[in-house]
Amino acid sequence: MKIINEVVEIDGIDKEILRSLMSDARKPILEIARKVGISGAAIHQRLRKLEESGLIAGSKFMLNPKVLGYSTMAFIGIYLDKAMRNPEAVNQLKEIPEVLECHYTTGNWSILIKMLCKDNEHLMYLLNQKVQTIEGVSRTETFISLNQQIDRQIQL
Amino acid sequence: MKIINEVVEIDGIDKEILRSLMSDARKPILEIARKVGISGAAIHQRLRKLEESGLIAGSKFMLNPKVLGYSTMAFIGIYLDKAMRNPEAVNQLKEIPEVLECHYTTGNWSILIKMLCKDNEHLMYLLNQKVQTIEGVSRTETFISLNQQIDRQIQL
DNA sequence: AATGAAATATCGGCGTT
DNA sequence: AACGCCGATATTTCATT
Repeated sequence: MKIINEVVEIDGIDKEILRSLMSDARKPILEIARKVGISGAAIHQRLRKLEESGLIAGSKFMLNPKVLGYSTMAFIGIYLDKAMRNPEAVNQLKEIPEVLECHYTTGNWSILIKMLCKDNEHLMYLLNQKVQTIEGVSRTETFISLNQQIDRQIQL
Repeated sequence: MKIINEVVEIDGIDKEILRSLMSDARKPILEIARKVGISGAAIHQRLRKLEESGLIAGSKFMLNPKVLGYSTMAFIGIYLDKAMRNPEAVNQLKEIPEVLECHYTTGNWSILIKMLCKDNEHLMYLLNQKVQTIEGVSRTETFISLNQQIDRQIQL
């Protein structure tokens, strides 16, 4: 692992380790060790360095939202009427648990959010009663995801 | 844990277990057991049932893309000139590793994608040389994420 | 649905090469 | 950077309540 201009470059063994853990964060270190052909202690050492470099942001259990009844994903472009209110509007968006992402973006909108709802009725409720009531929100444009074909992380 | 209309309802202990693992997938089961006050074996049993229910989609190591030099995220709305070509266009998008999400959406576009690039130059390259060259893609609209304020999973 | 016990496997630090 | 070693923990199964 080398660090060049604050950017980390990793070798093939690091890649194998990370690829294993990116697909299954609970895979035992020793299992990875056997697969890549070095000792568990060496994997440990490499993981410690990768953590110190900041490359590893953490590990997460992923849930299947559909099983909890959340089956409608939507992207919503938000127009704010006063740029000064942006930080406060974002704070209010944080209070809506269904908002999974929030980006300041170039282009038409001030903000683009991704929202996960149970169904269209729930989406309408969140739009009208939660998002549109935030001070500064003047208008929204909604794009419902009919079907998500790709969902992945950065590839190594 | 109860299943009603194919939707899973979980109790408070399941929630505590899942919340723990959603924030750190490698947290030892026994540590969670001590925290919630039941035995490790019981946690195990619950996790097995949660897996069987399909609620647990897996676990992932998360990387910090900036440390790899990827610091520009963009959303791109894609117009396709013939609906028949959609599946093939999506296949081609899958071949672009920088495309992290791809949704069929309602609204202006046929497809909305999320793409992670090193910088603006890389974004331009991907747009002109990769995305725009896909057969059927007639036009794109790009929204660069200047700053991501929220990034989270569904909350329990 | 939870428990304790028990066998097996892993974790993670240390000193060495 | 990698290794073997090893005590402490964790995992996982099973009979029992």
